[in-house]
Amino acid sequence: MWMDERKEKVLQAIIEDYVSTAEPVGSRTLARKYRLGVSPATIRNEMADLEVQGYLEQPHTSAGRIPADKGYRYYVDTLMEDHEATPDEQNRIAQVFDRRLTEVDHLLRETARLLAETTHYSALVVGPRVGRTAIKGVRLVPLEEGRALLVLVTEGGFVEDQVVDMPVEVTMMELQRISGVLNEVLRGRTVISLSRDALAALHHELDRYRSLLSQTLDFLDQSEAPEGDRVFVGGASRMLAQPEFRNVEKVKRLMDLLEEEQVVHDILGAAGRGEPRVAITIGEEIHYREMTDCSLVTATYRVGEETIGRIGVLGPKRMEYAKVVSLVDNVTQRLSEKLSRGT
Amino acid sequence: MWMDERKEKVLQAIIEDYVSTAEPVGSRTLARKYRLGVSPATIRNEMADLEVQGYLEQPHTSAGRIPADKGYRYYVDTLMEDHEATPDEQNRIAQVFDRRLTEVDHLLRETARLLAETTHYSALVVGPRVGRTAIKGVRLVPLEEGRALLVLVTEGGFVEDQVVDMPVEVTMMELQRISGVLNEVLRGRTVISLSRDALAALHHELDRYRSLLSQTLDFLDQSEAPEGDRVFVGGASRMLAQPEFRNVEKVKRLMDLLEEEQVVHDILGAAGRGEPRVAITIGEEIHYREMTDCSLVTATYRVGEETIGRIGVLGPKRMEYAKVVSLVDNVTQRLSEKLSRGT
DNA sequence: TGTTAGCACTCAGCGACAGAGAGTGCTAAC
DNA sequence: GTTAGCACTCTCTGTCGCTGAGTGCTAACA
Repeated sequence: MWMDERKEKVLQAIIEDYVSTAEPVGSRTLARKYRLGVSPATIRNEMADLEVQGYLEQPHTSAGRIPADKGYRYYVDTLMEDHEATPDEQNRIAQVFDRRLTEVDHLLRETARLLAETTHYSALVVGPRVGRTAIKGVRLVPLEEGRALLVLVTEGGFVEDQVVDMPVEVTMMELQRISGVLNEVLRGRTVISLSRDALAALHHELDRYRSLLSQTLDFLDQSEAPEGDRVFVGGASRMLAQPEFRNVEKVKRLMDLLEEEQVVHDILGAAGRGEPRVAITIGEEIHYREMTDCSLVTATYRVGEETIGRIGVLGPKRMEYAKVVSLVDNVTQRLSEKLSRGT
Repeated sequence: MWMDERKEKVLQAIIEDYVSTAEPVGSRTLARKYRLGVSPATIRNEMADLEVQGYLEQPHTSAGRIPADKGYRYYVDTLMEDHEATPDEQNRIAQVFDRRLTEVDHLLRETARLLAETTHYSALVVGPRVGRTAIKGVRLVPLEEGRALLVLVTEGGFVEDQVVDMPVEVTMMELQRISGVLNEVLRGRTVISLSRDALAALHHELDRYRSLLSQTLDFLDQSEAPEGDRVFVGGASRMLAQPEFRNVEKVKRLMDLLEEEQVVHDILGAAGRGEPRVAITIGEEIHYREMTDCSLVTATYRVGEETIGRIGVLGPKRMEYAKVVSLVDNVTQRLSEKLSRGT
């Protein structure tokens, strides 16, 4: 739906004022603080129109207006201006990504912390599916009777591993052979890209070690088990600083949700599917009742060509969208880069 | 300090009532709810005495009494009765520890979650120092030019690893030799138990690979870097359910602290040093101003003989001590057992 | 026809105030 | 040493009225 220029200006002013004050904004304040060039009375008329059209709402008759979901939506889609990360923020980000980290988990935890710190909201990160990252090499390290460590080196030089069982009688030679076969089949590809033929070949070749193979593939795939995805939440307590969560019961319900990995996973997964870069999900668009006062800014990070994980910032609907979008975008780029280039 | 029997009964009743209601308790209520066999007036006299002696305090003149830190201390040291975990709780615990887990981190995260769930308070866990666990075996797995994966199998069959740099020109043979030497020196011992001689021998033998060796020892030791210790917090949001934290700003300050690993580490480290089994730290005894309304029940878990990590439950001072103590004790035993016996 | 000044009206928020209720300490009697 | 009785204290709750910010409507103006 279209909107004439003055209405846009009014809407923009209301949103920006409300974002910074968290108080309903009235026509008089608006006229005083923003140079709209018209009188409060005129603004009142515009506001009444905007309310009828669903862009604004009024907490009660004698209060000012606050933006409705539709208003925020129009703002982020049309009115919001681009925003560059400040040198300070850029430094802070560089600091994290220039460090030498070989554990993906550690990197992601730091990413969550970084996003929370720079945005002052909460940050959510879902770890990558191993099955979606290209594999550089596989090693099978014998540990002790009946167990081995399956070590995976992924694209960026990151290491993932898991203990697997194997028949006790497997010899070193056999282990070498198995690991050779796995290497041959997997090197340079992602598990999900494996053709049926390749898998069949693998099964044929390694039929004797069926249990070991299936554990390996489970580890690589993990697609059936979303709980297998590692979830990192940074700065959950930031929510407590927001005036919309002055109510303890309300904020408790939210924090409880954020402690459930499954939920965080869902939220990030549902938000902004297939969006180009950064996606914004506002209020009721997040399908959790506890989050109707929140918005979510999400993005997808990749390794090479493959989509592998998601990161997001959760804040009040009354969020500094432009700033958050720029930070999320920035961090996503850096993270993808680091995961591709390595260490 | 000693206390006559009736005073003890009064103190006990007040604490137990306050624990369950979070309201100051008056003489009349006390006489009605607990069979103390004396009139409110008598109880009032006892309460006045207890207040003078510092066991109780009065929020304001016309309110009942609440326990002071000293009162809680007397209670947990003298009055508290033992408590057994219920079958339900026992089941819940068994469920976690009977699962097959090969990653220490995963196990500890689950432990934190479990403690939080069963106690309904927040749980803190500090991961073990690798340097304090006995080592069953070491492997060095070549990854790619200049990097190797150092794999450690600890006492209980748990696996820890870290990427280390090495000179590019190291051959497979040499790697085997290094790993052989490491194995010989380390197997069956803890790093901190290594004698100067053993270390010197190691340095002598592996002088050519000095950087690799020092990285290895750093990884094993980590004693300089407490941030290296992994910290897990479970159910931080449980605090929000406590009436003493109805105030958002207050609870925010607490939650902010709990997000800092260093702080959690400090708290657990300071509490109950050298106590036999479960230690209780009350109010001001925790040296953080934000936690003066909290108590902490901590214990140390071990692998074999070695003390290696700590776990604790953080709740309001008004905590169900007996229940928490039994749960912490129970979980500590199970955890130690699992870490010693393995997987 | 769009804009603005003026005005009556609405309603949350705040402070003052009074009454209820829970609890205390003191005194005197048992 | 214990208890009943009583005056007193102080928080909590609800009511009331005022204030101020904000609105919508109307009528005048450009």
